[in-house]
Amino acid sequence: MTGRSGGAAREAVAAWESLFRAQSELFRGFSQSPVWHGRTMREYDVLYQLSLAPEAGMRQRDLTDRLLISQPSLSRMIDRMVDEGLIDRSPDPRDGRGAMLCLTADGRALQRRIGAGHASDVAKAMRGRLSDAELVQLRQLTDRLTGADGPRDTTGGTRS
Amino acid sequence: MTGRSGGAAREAVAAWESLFRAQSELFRGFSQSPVWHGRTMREYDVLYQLSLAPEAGMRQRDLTDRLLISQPSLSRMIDRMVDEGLIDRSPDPRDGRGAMLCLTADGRALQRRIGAGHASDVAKAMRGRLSDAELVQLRQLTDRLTGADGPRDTTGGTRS
DNA sequence: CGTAAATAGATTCATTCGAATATAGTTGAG
DNA sequence: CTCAACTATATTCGAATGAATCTATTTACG
Repeated sequence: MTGRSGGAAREAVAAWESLFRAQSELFRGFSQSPVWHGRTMREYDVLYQLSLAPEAGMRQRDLTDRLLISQPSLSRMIDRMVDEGLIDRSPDPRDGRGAMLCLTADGRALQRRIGAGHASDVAKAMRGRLSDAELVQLRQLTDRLTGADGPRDTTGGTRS
Repeated sequence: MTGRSGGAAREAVAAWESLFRAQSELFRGFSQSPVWHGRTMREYDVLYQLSLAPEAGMRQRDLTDRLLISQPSLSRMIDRMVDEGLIDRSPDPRDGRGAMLCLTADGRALQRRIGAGHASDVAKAMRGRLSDAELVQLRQLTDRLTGADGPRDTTGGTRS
């Protein structure tokens, strides 16, 4: 039934399925790499996003928006990472409900170490299968799928 | 040696991040559609793969290979779907350990209904952002990333 | 035949997840 | 100032997850 309405719609579904599969399989491969030092990719995402935050840190709410995981899930994940000494959580002086998060020295070091290893894995996997020109092409296409290339907001200030 | 050394490696990482984000955001959007009738996308994947199986059905082992979820997880998911009357599980006459799976009439009807709605969502999202030619281009690129067109494995860490 | 290795699937277990809800702090109307 | 609506985070709770293991069966080989 997926293709009944027209060839063009079928091509759209085929593209989605291929994209889905590619992401899933690469993700699985990367996850099995030894670079993670016992952390999950989701935890690394937290470290990575915090590494991009300004000096003062980032509010948990903003982090949730960037992260694709649920708010309760992030809350508990932060708990664990604070216990492990990777993240520093302090009350937001401007809003008594809020929490400001920033990386500890350990957290920052871990992010850098994982980031370097992961980047190496990614480069090996992607460049083994696509040329540099094709990588650019791919990025342009997938950027358009998320509106990441829209007229505004190309600088990485992804508010989403 | 990673991340900073060359622009080409950075482009590979940028492409991966863009791909990751595109898949995640589209996935989240599709998940919130009303088309799922209370089922998860993972369950739909099971229905979909079984809809492609030959008349006699499919072995659970083969399904696991196609599905990107763990074997125990699939085993339990099948349990639930058998209880719900969507899947028929019978012993494999050729292998006493094995189970043959096939859709019930209800399961097949559900797959068709969900598939049609989902395809419509996918087509709307994808075709709203990329032209038909670009969709073909995207599919070709992502197919290559999974080796869907030719085996190649330079990563050393990824089996299968 | 008979036993060891391999394989398909089920089960155990600790962990994590998201939805719903609770708690605490803020904001705005009067 | 007070109350109601709103917001940021935490907690509760039931369900689903993967790694490791177990059971049953098949296969390989003497």
